[in-house]
Amino acid sequence: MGRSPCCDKNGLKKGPWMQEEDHKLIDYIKKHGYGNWRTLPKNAGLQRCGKSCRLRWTNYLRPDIKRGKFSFEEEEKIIQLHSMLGNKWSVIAARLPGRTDNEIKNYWNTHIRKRLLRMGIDPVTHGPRLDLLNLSSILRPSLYNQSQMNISRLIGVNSLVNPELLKLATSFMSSKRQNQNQNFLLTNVDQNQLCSFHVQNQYQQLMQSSLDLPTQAQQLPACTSLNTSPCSIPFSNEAQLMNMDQFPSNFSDFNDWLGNALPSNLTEDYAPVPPNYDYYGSDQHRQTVIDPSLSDTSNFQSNNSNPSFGFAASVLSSPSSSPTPLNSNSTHINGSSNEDERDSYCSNFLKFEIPHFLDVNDFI
DNA sequence: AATTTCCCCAACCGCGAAGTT
DNA sequence: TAACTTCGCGGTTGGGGAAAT
Repeated sequence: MGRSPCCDKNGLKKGPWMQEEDHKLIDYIKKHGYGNWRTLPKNAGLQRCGKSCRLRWTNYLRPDIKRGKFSFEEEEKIIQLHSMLGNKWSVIAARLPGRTDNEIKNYWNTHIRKRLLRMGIDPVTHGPRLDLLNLSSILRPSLYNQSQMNISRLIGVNSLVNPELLKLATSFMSSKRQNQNQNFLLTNVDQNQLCSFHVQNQYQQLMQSSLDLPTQAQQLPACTSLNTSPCSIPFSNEAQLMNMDQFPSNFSDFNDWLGNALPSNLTEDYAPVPPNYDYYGSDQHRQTVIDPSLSDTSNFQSNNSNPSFGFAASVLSSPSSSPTPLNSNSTHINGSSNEDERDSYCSNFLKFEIPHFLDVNDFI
């Protein structure tokens, strides 16, 4: 039953692909398709293992790959999907035509994840960062607002729970309820079951945190591995995501949508703060960072409609072993300055406090 | 100009799932 | 049904270019 090596490693080349190898692989697949990856390299005259060939094809040579920078729309979609699916990169990629799971994964790890951390958002849970909040609770144990009262009334632990944890719970409730709502739309599961499941889950986490404050931050990875994070909300079927288009793509409309999608009692009791899931702010802001000079769509547009492998010129014109994204379409995420701007968009997103004397970057 | 540090991303690795014999 | 093969996924690495010193 054990896994056998994908190929005999002896004598097989590793590392970056040469242009000649790319040509061989493309020529072979053009003629024969890509049925058996194990035998393909031998038949194509390549000194590579099948796995390497498959990766090279799916991540770089495939004709329908869209290269270039991610648009705002794409990034927004990635964040939405990641909040529901977690690191299911292949599923996320399936929702982003022309993007590979590897590309999305890299982009998440190098851009989005860092940005969320800077914003004080946990990129795993899409809620506030527990490490920062835990520090906040230690340093400033005094706040007690209406939101906290709602939560404490619901769980009946007014005097036992650290107020900051209640505040944290409020933030999580907003964030997680968002996910519930998405699932509510995405699935046909009975909404009451869905909500009760998550509410119960959240209360368990809250109570656990309340009773074990010093280790709260340390518990986060454990929670993740135990599939209790919102990223791990179980989908009975990935096809359920196909309905996601019904979900408001622009979260500025979220409040209206929420009112329709959520039972009124939940809206009142569980949602003292309307969720704001717009990581970037308004479209008005968004337009300010569009770089029209990068809107060239000449070479790397998807060739889905072109069955004649029109990729050869565009792909092979770039250095094969170190591909450089040449361009892209749509609105672009362009460089670090825009990332800074994006940070500023999110000033209203955070529904929790990080003491201003704490340098967030110290925790990244 | 030289060196070091940082960052990005293509490619690799190991594992589990699915398929086949 | 066990043994084996193949595929695809997610995590990680390391080479190379850019930025900083």
